[in-house]
Amino acid sequence: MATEARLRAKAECRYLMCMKRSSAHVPAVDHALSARATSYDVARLAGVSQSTVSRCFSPDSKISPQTRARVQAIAVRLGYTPNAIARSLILRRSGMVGVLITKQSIQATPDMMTAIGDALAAVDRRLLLLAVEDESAVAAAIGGAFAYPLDGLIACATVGRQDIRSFGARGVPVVLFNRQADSAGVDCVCTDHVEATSRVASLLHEAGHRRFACVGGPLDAPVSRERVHGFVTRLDELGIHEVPVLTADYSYSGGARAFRDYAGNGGRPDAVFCANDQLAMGVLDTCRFTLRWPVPDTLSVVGFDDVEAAGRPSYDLATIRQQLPEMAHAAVALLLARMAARDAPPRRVLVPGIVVPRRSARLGQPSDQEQCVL
Amino acid sequence: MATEARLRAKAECRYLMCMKRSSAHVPAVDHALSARATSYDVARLAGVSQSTVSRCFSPDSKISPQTRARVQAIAVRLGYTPNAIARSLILRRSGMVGVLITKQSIQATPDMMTAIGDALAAVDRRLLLLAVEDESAVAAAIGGAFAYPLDGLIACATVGRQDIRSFGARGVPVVLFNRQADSAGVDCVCTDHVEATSRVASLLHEAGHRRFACVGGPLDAPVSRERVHGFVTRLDELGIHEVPVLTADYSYSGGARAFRDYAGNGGRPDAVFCANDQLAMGVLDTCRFTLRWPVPDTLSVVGFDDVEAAGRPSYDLATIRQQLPEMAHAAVALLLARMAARDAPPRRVLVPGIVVPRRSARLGQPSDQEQCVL
DNA sequence: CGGGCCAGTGCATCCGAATGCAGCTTAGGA
DNA sequence: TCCTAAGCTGCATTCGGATGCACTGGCCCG
Repeated sequence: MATEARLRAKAECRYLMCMKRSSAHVPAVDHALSARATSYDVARLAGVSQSTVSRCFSPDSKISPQTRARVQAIAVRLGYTPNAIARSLILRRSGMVGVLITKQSIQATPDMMTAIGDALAAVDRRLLLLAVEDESAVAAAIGGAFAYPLDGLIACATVGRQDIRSFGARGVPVVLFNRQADSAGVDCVCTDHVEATSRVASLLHEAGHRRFACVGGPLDAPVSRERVHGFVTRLDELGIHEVPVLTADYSYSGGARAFRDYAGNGGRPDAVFCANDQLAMGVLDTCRFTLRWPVPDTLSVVGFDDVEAAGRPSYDLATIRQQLPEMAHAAVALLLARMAARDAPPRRVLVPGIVVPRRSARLGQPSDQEQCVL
Repeated sequence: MATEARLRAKAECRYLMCMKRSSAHVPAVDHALSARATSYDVARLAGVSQSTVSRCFSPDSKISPQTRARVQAIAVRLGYTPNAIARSLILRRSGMVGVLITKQSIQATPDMMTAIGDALAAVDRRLLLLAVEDESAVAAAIGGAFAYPLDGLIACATVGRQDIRSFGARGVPVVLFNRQADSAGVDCVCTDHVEATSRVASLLHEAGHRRFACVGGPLDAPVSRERVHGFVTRLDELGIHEVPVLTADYSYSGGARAFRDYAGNGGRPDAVFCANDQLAMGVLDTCRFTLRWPVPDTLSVVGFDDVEAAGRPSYDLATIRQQLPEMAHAAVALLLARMAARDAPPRRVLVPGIVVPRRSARLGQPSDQEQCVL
């Protein structure tokens, strides 16, 4: 306690010191104006018109090289940057793309966001984050986004057809990311979940597993449904019917709880496929720490996503990797294509998932996993 | 192989089906115009002036309730939403706040981004993501952001003083998130890393540990430096000098490798503090799987951040939690405050970290951890 | 009954950059 | 020397909404 109090006092002291230290005023930079410089400011100093300044900043304008050099020098001196807001008003393009995504997706696969951000940066677009608590908040988030004339929307969450249309009506191209278009006439790019999980089903079957179980995310999560569907359907084709499908909330603890309950009720699978890695790690840990079922000796566990933790020795989780950078680039390409040709028929890009065999599962023939990227 | 090929064929088939299905054209929504409706469109239909329409959408304008209701009804019918771009041109506020962050931070602590996003949404601001590969790309990202007259910038990465000033010169308030202001006269909100880690040092010492080691992130990572500094300094006060500090790249594998090497060179600590949870989990797994050193019997491991995985039974990692939602709200509050009072002295908000004791470490007295939130 | 007050509305202007068109400059050829 | 063409540059307008100011009409009070 005494220690605690002393440390707190020290922290307080440091706090005050910093306050004092940092309140010293900073001298303004040479070129700093109190307000942002405009093209008129540059024009005045350069002795040209505002139009000329404007033309100096668009690559293919007719401007003499001398003028351009002179104007740009002055622009640099004033710290002038064309105001993207003003520009987008007249150009009717904001340079911003909305990314609609649930917090749970950000948590589970942060790579998705960074991949999309990279793909957008590559075509000089900014990412406006529309993060929603869950799918029920989508409509509200979309309402807020309408105000900005987005260049496009990449939806990594389920969006109602009505909402998609309202974007379409406003001329904002929409690309669904890992969501079905369900006949709404929208471009989309998806991992081919069905194909990937049915491939895993085959591999598990080949390795001799016969008592299967599935752990899916929430029932209304389309991605989970597809993944489970591909798995179950393939097993059905292989003569294994009525595979039990547990549902959980897409989290580690959800997976753990669901599987514990299932085992408690007599479930004794020898292969479990989970709709994402969080669920799979929950199942894996339940096997190891609660049920004491050796993995993969008594049962195999397979996840989906190949999150960073899946590769660690503590999990060594067999899983399926989505090719997120490729998907993100495809999504951005679809947006750009639709901006160019608004009435083109909707396209659907399916990107194969990559099976990542690891020690948590016995799989059949380690076939050539490195498939050709779409 | 045959199976593989067949599945591929099926996927292709599904692809074509979807193409066909989704190319059916969608009937336009009732109110859909080919272009976005403007306030003039609404004005014309309502038989009022554009000014009146505008006033209907600002809460405290003098407008008769009848007019407002009538205009808003027409606005809904036309699907009109005030254009935020046009509005921000005249208001000189864009409603967007830039968040500068490294991809590694997004990966390591996705909660940070969602917390900031929430805090911004709470004050009706949008989050413009400025994700950078690493700190060397900061300058470029900032250059791109200048174009947008951001309402503010929250920097979760190290920004040069020059860059901070150039924002200041343009009237864009900057708040540093978990970065030192190093006398640049900027607002910032930080976890009190030094206090938190020195508290952990005390707790480990009280529990009887005497052979300490530290695993830090990259040498140029200020956050890591502070965390390590607090830990080492406190130990020094307790009479334990020259604590070895390993450096790694802030990742699981980096931590694992660094610790493996250290142990290989004869390092035999009984307590290891790591600058983040990824490093700590790497160390932990190295102990368990490579070195076969029981944790916490032969040594204690403590991390920082309390990421989701830390709480799982497979790690059960003692760590320090940052109060991210509180920090994010503080950061936004600082931005708003500075927008209101541009010349106020810079403020510095220190938020205590919360020690989360878990089974990976033997800690002294489990004192009242639930500290008062700032 | 008239003056004053105020709520509600419209007019005109502004924000900052892009661009069609017109006008100017310059060079080159007849 | 004059004319033409081409290459630059400037003028004026545009994007969509906010707001100061002027104006109107109704109401209240003297």
